[in-house]
Amino acid sequence: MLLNGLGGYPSAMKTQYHPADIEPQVQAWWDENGTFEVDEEADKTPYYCLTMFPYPSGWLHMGHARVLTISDAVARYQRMLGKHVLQPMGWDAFGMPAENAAIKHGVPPAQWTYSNIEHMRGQMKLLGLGYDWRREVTTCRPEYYRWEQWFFTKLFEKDLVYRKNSVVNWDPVDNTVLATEQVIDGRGWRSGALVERREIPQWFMRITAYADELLSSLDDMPGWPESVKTMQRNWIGRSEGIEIDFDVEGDYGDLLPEHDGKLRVFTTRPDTLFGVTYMAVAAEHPLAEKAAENHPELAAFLGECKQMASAEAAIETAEKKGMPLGIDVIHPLTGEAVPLWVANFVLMSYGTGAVMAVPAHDARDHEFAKKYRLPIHQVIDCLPDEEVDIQETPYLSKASLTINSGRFDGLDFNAAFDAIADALQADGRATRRVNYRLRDWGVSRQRYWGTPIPIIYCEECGAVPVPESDLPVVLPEDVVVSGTGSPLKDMPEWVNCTCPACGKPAKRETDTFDTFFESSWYFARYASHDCDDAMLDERAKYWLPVDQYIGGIEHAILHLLYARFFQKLMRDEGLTDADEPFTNLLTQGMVLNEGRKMSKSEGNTVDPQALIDEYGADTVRLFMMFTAPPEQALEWSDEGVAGGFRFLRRLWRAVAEHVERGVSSAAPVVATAVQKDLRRKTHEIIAKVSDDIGRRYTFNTAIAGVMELLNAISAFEVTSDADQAIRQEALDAIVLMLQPIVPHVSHVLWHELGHAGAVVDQRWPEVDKAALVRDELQFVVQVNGKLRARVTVPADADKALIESTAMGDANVQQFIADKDVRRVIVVPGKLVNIVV
RNA sequence: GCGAGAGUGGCGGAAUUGGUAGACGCGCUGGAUUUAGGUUCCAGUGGGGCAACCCGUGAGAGUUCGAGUCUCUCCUUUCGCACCA
Repeated sequence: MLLNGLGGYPSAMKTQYHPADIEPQVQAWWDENGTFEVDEEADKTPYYCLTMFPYPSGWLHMGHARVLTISDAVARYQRMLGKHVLQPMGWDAFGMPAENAAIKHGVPPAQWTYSNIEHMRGQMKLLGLGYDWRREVTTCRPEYYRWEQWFFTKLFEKDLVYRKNSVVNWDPVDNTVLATEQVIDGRGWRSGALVERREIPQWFMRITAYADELLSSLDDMPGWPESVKTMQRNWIGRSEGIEIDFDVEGDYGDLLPEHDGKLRVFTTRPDTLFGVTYMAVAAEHPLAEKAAENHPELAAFLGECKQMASAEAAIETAEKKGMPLGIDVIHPLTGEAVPLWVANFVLMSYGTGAVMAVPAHDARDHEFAKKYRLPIHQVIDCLPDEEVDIQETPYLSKASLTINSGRFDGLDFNAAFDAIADALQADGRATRRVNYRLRDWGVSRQRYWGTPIPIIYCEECGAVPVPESDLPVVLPEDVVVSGTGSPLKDMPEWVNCTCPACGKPAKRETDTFDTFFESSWYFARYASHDCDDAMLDERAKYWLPVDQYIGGIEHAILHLLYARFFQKLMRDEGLTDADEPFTNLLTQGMVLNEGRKMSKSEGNTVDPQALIDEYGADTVRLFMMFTAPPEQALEWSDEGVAGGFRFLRRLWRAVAEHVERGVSSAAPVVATAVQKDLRRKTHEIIAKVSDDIGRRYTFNTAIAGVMELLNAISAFEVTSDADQAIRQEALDAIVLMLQPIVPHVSHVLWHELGHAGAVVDQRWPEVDKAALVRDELQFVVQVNGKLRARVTVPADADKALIESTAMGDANVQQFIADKDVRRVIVVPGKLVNIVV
């Protein structure tokens, strides 16, 4: 008789643990039985467990192995709780490495990518990961990207995408646009040529239209780590303030037609308006450029500022610098003239590119004012117990009241904000406004290996979206990539087409999407992976949102924000019901070696494949889950891996020894104290492990608990059938609890322990509360908080008995005999503290 | 600079609600078994002390019967953002 496909294991259990003999057979068994294939079943509770899909770089590295194992353990645990678990896998298959490999090895990006996927899929199977491979999604396949092309045209109709000029890094030798990471010290990574900044038209997604919802939903996402939510909040960067228009003296106002000739600034501190002593604009501001026309020194300074803006690293150390423009503006409430400066710390890209400066109450303005000897006027009072020399230190607190502000004196922050805003608003000089740090998302990439942007340019009709019936716009796969510009531009048969609107000759967009575009909705497509007449279907409503999403912290901002954005876009298109894509988020830590990040460039990588070959997948999985909690960095240790292997071997032997006596199907009945102790331990550990995995996600402590239980089993001597039944229960529990972590060895041991079904289909063990009951309790006895004794009392002892037993202890007596007992504190079930 | 974390044995890490600091594992020491060991088993393993005990969670203060845990000040360190008006 074969044990569920495990041929060769019918009777005598091998006494040695040989993972290489069992792992391929167990994996084959899962495959043959379709163990991890799930369809939508209305009467079951769905649970969607998802790992951030990998880029198919060629080989699985330790970071992959770790995150995949964590997810697999979560999925298998939920399955044992009776959930209907979906765990899919796919490939984030577009991107630059494929183009780089193409240039280097002369192989088309598509071919390189597909063979990498083959290899990595094989490696994942060796790790024993339970995926529904029928749902595999590969983003570089037309069946996938046609739907994001379709979606883009829908967003185009809704004006949620638009085209505008934007700066790129241009390599003048290779005649190509460079990504930020391809610019090294201001030079192209391949040509070494000085990189130029060029403005070209690019496509943008209006993510700012969803800024408020993306921000406010964060308050309703308890399943996300606070740290990630904070990062997203800061990234969105909402600030409330007002825009104020300042009159400009002379005819400079003509340069500012969009604001009726006024200089518009944004401020979050209108309460400090009376403290304005100068104004500042960015180097790119029209007023600065005008002032520089007949002023070579100023023009040179503007040039310097613009250069600084491109060299981002220099910003942090940059000294605050500026020059007066020789222009005055008029304070809207006092009517006084205020000098206008250009300053290198003012950004054209935020607010209006101009600021009002209040040196008394802003650190940056203060530093600048001191340097250029500009006046500093205090308009917010200090609190009574504070003394500040305003000429030396800015006073930043909002806790106090206004002074030196005419009729607005004596108001607190909120009152002053409102009064001044209202006063200006009344005569049309100000508007309340919310500003965001978040910018619209530029999705155009001047690359070949990506999803073609489905737009056709017609001289008559302009940019026209490709009609649904003509989708997908297929990316030609059999191409040679030279590294000098996109090969699509050299393919007239691909570029030339007719305008869908007027039928005249037209040209296709040759830019492709940012690869974040594909990764922003793949989680939904797994549900409707084979749907060929829509982006998503009803099945997406069954599975979404993802119950547990797991991935690297490096995606805390961009990927996770874009995916949230897409979820809302898809919802508003009627494709799904969920407001948010990921209910719970777990961010796993890095894998370190000798305290440094494991990476090819560091030359300190450990190949998971080699470890699987040496120890088996279970040992690799066990080590990664045992050595650190998932959110923390994991320090690699060869000895630690060997230790994991030793534990599995010990477990194997313990089961072999048990089976030799004959498996037991009798109910565990305890008679002696020793029996009671093991049985209690078994159920205490079940309770602990359930909590560790189910609530805390601390697999490391869960495994420690299981090890403790195995230690207890080893110390337990079996001399009767009753003993054997109690040991059977303990071993059964261990094998069940280890199934999510070491599924192969658990599969085999479960059968060896005499059970018919597969362990992967079993229910998580339940705690028998009766087994937890103790007849006696041990109390720690402290005198003045110091440990002096341990005493044992009957479990039903009352407070008086506990106290008297504690006081009666000989060692305790030594410390209290000649002293007054002032107080006795009894913590039920735990300790007694005697205060003398 | 701002924001969020983290500092515990030789090492990775436990201590979940303020209640026995160091679970579990690695390493190390001694012993047993073995022709041999990347084997297995037993005992030990924070520091000091023969011992009773004393000291110990980055530093210093505080709250408390009791602090790794809470509060304040400081130091170190990791990550994110970076002149955001």
